[in-house]
Amino acid sequence: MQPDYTPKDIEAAAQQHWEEQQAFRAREDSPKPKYYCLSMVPYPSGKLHMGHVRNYTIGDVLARYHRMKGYNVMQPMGWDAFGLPAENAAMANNVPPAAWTYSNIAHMKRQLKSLGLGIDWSREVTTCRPEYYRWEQWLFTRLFEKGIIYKKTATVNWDPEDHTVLANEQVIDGRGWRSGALVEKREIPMYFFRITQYAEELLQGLDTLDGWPEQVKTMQRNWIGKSYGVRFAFPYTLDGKDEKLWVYTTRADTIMGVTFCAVAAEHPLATHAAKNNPQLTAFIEECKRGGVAEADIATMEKKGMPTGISVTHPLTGEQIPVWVGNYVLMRYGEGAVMAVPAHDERDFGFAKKYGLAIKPVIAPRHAFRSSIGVAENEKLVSVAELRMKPILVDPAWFDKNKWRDEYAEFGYAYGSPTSFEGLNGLSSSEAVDFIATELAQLHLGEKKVQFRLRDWGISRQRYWGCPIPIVHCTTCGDVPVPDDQLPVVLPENVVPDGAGSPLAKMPEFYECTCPKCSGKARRETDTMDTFVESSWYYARYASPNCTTGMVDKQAAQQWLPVDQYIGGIEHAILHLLYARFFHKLMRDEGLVQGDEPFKNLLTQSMVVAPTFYRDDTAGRKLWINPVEVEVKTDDRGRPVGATLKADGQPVIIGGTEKMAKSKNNGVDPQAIIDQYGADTARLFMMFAAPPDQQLEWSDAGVEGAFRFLKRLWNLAHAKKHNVTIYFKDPSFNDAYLSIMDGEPKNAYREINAALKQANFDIGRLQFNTVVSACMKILKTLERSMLFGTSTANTQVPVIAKGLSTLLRLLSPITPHICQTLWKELGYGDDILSAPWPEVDKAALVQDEIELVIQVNGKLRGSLRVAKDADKATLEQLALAHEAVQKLLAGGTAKKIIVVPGRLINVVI
RNA sequence: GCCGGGAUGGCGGAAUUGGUAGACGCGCUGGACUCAAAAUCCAGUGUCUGUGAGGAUGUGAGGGUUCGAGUCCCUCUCCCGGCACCA
Repeated sequence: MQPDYTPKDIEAAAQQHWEEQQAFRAREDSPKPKYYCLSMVPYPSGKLHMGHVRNYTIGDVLARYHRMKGYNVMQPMGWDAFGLPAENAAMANNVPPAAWTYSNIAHMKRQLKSLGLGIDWSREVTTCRPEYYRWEQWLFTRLFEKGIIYKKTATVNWDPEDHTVLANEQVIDGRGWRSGALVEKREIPMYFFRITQYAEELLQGLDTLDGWPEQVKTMQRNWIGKSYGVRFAFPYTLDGKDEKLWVYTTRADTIMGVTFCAVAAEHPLATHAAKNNPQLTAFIEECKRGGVAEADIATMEKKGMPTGISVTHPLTGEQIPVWVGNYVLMRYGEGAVMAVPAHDERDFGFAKKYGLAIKPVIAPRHAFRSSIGVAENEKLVSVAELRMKPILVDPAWFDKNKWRDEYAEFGYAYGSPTSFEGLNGLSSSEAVDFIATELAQLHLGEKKVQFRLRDWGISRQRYWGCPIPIVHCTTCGDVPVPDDQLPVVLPENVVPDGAGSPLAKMPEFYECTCPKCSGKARRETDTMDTFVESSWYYARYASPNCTTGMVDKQAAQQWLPVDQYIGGIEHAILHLLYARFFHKLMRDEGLVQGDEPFKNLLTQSMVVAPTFYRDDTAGRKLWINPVEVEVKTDDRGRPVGATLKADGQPVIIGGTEKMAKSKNNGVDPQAIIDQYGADTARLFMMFAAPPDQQLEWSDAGVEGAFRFLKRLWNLAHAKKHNVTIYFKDPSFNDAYLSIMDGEPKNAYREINAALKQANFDIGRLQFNTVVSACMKILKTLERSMLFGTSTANTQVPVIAKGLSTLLRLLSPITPHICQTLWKELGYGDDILSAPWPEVDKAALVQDEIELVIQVNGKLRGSLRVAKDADKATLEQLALAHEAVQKLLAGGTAKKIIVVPGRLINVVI
């Protein structure tokens, strides 16, 4: 055995060993229970980044742990290979997206392999390959025929200079990122997935996902946004015709407080009103400027303009003015809203700005006064009292000059017109029922359940994506491409130019004949949203090379659902919702069983690093990579400044931010692997933070991780002979462990206590404290090297057992060094097939325990007592304690609280 | 703006879920080894106060519940993720 830890050699050897053994091949014929461990598919951006290393290490730790726990593990890997960055890289380097993507994949695959991940590479899937996307096209045609996919128009960001549709991230401050032109909204036809048809099921299904973080389920629930409201109409007459302006509200109880309505700029009513109103026309044009991103629309200044049209309040008959509002979106609900400034903060702001009426009609209970006439009596009335007497509400409760959140809360109705007196005194929810009934009688409205979730538009006017398998025929309409003509292959030798869709400029692609009538037809040139590929890849891994269908049904049944899914929290809503949706689509096609694709979900947070910069002469920030900077500290370790290593001159310390090109604070994992080895990189990643917290990069922390592995190696090297003796001498059996005493017994207890904690923590996916437990075990073993000078043998079983425990516990995190030492010390050939270490419960038993003494909850001392001392004894001992006596000063204790095994609190 | 999170020493974080705050690691300080340095090992290290035993104080800010609060409740501040065409 070598005396020094040389990660390069041992990692290469271990990886070769696994490769030769085909150690990570998932077996279809295993009798063991299956465990499908999946990390979110990476986008092949070029180089592995720290986020990948973190994600895949977490996955690998779980995969290896479950393997040792006796599962038949499948951990696959693939590439989410379509997408925008490839087009951008293509334009920048004049290389086709396909070539760029494939070369990135080759490089990243080598990098992943050097991390020592236990991946079954025989299942590799690449989404831009026709063998993969042909099944996506197949499903598309099936869903198109079933009506799950349909066509309608949608609003997109339009760059009028480049004549191209822009992604939201390509719109910067309302301008196109390349052209700098002001972006406009434009309506174009698109294909949509009818995800709203599954809204209820997607919502209900969340309740079955016990293995998902509550926060993710909450986010999805809110995103789906089921609401119970009332859809109703404001009648009006236009050009002699009777019309209705439909709106939807969840607060029908406030209907008496409606003082205006607001419609979207694209609403027919707005269009009509603008005909003879140039000012309004100009305003509507203004509303069409800017992008479609909801975050921008929601944060922009709310503006409006009257249409001059009024509608009739369906209950009171009042005339209600209609405004055009830039914050009302045509794609939501009806494209029109009722406005109740008194009870909606946004409407309140709008009304204040334009001097519109504010009319409170719902008040909290504290605003109601007894009608007996004791005006100054602030006593609150009861609901029963409210119902009995004429309603009196102190008008001072509402201040028309200043919004308070209270105004939007549920309360009790008041101030209704005489014809609706029955409304007064009703609670908000009763009022909703009352009003819904009234509206229904007038045939002007009804209760309605609505979802916030919208149908999923998947058409993209881009080149590097899966072609939509539709042929447009002037006689037959939109015709899906028949199975035997799939896949519609995307040509791979194209370099896009950023202006419009390249496929639409390629007659060789779009010229075709109609599959139905054989007439001349035009192929669809839009491609699919790349979220589509990543919505079903998890199922493809079960049978990655299946040529007869999207999945092999039997393989899918064997491997699905995914037992553990791991990925970034940023995917909490869109990707995870779309994948859940796709699973139900595939289920309804009879391809997969079960209702949900991912049984357990772990959402990992991002990797951040410090930032450093200098201001250049133009006042811009020049970002400097952390590896080029040296931070100076004072003698307490507080940072006092930083200098550039190259010139020794100061640099400015910025904040700690997500590793990103724009801040030049990325640390290349390859450099870390090259310098310290994969095990060190993995160990640091697992130790620095629990998965769901952001992880701060630290060079010093990496060195600490490396130091730990060196210590582990040194210990194993120094104690190899002890392990050899242990295996040779039959007297070191389990009976020996039970008669140990003194320091060896103590050390053995510590090791088992640490193991117990580690097993608990691995179960709750908190790997940083698993590492900390390993560090404690190592420390104990290092200390045990010093046991007794003459009775050296007493340490033998502790060392042998302890090292065995430590290596197995650590092996999912740092597999290479553990495999090497496992074999070198003679525990076995393959640590992968060793069983997971179990706690020796007998070792944990202690005769005496330490209890903490508190006085009034404050720590005042401690006490060593027999482990089974009874409560009365403990109380006596606590009262007799020196510190307690001092504080009692002769008085008596009011109360004594004994928490078994923890503390005694004397209250005085 | 809306939805979901987070905040604990100089730093990353721990506290088995209401019971000894700061485990483990980094950094820093002192010491050992060395001609010297690196590496390694040993000891110390929240803050304030005290020669010391000790005392006081302390988990973003402010209030509350409790014998006892980092943990539960209310109000607020700042930071992060998502917002439907980045993936």
